[in-house]
Amino acid sequence: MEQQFSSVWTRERRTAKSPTLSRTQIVRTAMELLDAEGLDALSMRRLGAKLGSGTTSIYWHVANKDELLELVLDEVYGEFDIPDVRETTWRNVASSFAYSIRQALFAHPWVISYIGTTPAIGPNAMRMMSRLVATFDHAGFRGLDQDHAASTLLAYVLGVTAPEISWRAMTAKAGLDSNELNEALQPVVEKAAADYPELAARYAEYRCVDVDSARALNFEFGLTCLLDGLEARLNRATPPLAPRSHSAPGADIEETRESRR
Amino acid sequence: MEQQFSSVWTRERRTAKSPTLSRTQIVRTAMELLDAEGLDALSMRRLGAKLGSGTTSIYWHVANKDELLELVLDEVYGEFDIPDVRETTWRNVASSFAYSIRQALFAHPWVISYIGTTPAIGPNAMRMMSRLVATFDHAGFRGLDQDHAASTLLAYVLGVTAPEISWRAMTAKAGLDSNELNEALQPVVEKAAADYPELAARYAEYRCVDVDSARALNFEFGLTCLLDGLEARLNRATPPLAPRSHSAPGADIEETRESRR
DNA sequence: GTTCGACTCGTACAGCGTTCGATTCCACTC
DNA sequence: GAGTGGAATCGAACGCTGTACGAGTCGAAC
Repeated sequence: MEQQFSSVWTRERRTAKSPTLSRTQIVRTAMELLDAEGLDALSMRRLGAKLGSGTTSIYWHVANKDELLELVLDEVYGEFDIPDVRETTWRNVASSFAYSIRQALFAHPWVISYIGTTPAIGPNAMRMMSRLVATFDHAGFRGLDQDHAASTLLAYVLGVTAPEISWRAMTAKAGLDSNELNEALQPVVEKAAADYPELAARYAEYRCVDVDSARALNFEFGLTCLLDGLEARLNRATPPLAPRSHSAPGADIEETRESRR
Repeated sequence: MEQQFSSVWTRERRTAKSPTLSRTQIVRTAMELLDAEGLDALSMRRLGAKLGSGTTSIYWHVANKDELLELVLDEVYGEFDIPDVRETTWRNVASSFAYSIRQALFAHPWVISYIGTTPAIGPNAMRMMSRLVATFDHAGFRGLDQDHAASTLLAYVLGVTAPEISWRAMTAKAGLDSNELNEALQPVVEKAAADYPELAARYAEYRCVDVDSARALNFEFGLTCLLDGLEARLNRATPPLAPRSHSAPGADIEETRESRR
């Protein structure tokens, strides 16, 4: 019953002497392949070929493909820049963090399919989480609310970026730019929205604007709403408040676990 | 250059005489397989076997596996319930919509990997979008802001539900309930958070609460923030504003949702 | 009775992740 | 130098995948 959970991070890695093939090299090459040609392009055979090594040699350094992807994913987490909250406002930190994620996801579009469904316990992910939680601590959130704020921000950014990425994938595949594709797709969405005239009208508006700026605006819109909402909760929930020690949790936890033995 | 984009919804379906195998039957069976055993379990061979037909017979009714998934996905969109905004406040509609999505995703965990990256132009998706946009229109949003509000809400709900689903998948695989798994995973996260004591402290708090209720609280937290933020923007951006066509919105009808809490 | 389209399906192909066992290579002891 | 043992590489093979292709079946129209 113990330890069904397995992850690259729960096993210790094999020796790091100086083999002709190294884990870091494998991860880097896999990343190149993924960035250049997407998730489907990464096969162990192709990776081996690109490494100039035998396909199955990879399995000495990495248990299986899933673990390899965990490793590459954590590299991407490493690209999520989050400034030090002591140097600006928490809103600035959160906002710039959000934009940094967006940018990293654009650089590595394939992650969007993995990131939400893979537990983030690699070193870079932990570093990021730590700084994010610290940001909301500095902002004035207490207890689990720090976690809630962090996961809310992450959820929004990941959720809103996903369609952007699939849009970019479509433009790339069609060999058109955003506005051209938008124009080309007009009959499709028109037909789809045939039964909903007010929806069709809404879509028609997009013909008059630059699609990419509209998407950027969309991102900013939701981000602002979210931060506004967080700020409102901060002001509402926080009475002047005596400084709390981190070592006294449970204080504001209403619901204690009932199934506790 | 024209029409590289292809989707089930852009081709018209083949005749619907009364064949021994029908598209609806295929979609329904695929859904059963997906719900019961997840994305990996759906292979054309297994589907054919479950249908009691030849594997490749499916390809007469459906162009390929991707199109089949588009069809099943739209079925799930059909389960996203969104009440009529004329019967409550837009906040109630948005909130109950969010919870409905969450519930549907729990029933069909596999969609979370598809939904963000597949264009939503099926009939059920369009119907949902239409009602959602109408909701925000009724709330007072104008122009593209209606779209922005809709996509922001969707982004948050999908983004925040994804980790919940992967958590549920882990519990299912381990054969434990949430709290047991949380306990069992404690050494793992402790080790992962070793370098970040304040993060470890945060995680330790989760040992004192029921994990599932904590997640529910997390969902509600972010949802409230988001709706607060949307409302704030509404109040800010809207000058007194001449009475609009959708007048007399029973805004005072406070409907309590039973599925919540 | 013939023809024709709708529909079914067996076969085959190229590719996948991964297991297994043989093989090579190198740092070390004797 | 010879010998040894673990680290690392890798070729072959297994069972799976999606689907292209073409042959086959069936029922209705002429």
